[in-house]
Amino acid sequence: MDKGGLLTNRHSPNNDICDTYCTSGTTGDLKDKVLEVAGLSELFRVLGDETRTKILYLLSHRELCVCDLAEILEMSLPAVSHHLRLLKAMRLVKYRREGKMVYYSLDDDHIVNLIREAQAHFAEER
Amino acid sequence: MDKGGLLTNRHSPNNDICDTYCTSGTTGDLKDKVLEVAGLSELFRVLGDETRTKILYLLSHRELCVCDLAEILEMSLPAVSHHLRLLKAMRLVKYRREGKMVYYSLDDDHIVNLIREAQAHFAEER
DNA sequence: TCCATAATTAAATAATTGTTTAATTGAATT
DNA sequence: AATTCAATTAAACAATTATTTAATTATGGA
Repeated sequence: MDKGGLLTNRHSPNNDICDTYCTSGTTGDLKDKVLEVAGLSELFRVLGDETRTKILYLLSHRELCVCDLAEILEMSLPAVSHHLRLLKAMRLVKYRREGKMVYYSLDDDHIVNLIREAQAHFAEER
Repeated sequence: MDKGGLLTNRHSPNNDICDTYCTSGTTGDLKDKVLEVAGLSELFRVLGDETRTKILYLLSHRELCVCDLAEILEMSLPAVSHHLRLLKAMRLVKYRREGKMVYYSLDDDHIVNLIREAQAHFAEER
């Protein structure tokens, strides 16, 4: 029943899912809602890597050079540099050259709010 | 100079990085700071996937069955189910069976705060 | 000018992760 | 009991991403 009618859902992979019971017709407005979070996960993905969250948190305390970060994080210099490059591309950190060394600091201060919010969330759990 | 002394840094891959100039000695306390954000990125990684952020945001409006989500997100049912499983494991969503269908809703309401905070951050940019 | 060091970049490898297809489970309807 | 449909699970595949090693750039000091 209801093939091609108002209640029929259209999926790319399978357009016969949930024909009969689903609350179709009311999902239309939710498709628009989804657009409100489009692009957000790009930001979360940056923080989804432990090393990068650590770097941002460390830089929220003071500016540090690449080798400082490498030492604190116990990682190789190129690995750290790679992450910094990504953070730089996302305008989250800025850098300053002083002699042989390059000092990094936060370019976007309110990224720390996000980290603190997550900490609060984490604290409430269990 | 300073081989093996107080200012010597120790890296797993290379312990001769930045021996001379780096602000060593003051990095010790920062190693402890790093522990404060340990585990946080697990949470961010969940939100680092666009589909999962969308699911959580959708569920913040009302409970939805798997096929609703599949339709709204225009994805296959197993794909959605796979993400829900992860969200379930992280205690971010809960489910309720009603007949053939399984309805999902937020188990952890303040995850939405994190999303809203990110939205605010996003809005301020540029 | 030559050497040493901090940092970046490139290429290759290793590891993780998301999606698809197919098979299975669970519940309701006939 | 058999069939149908929503959902889950498993296995295979595809794609992305992090780390390593090696080479290169840039700056300062001998």
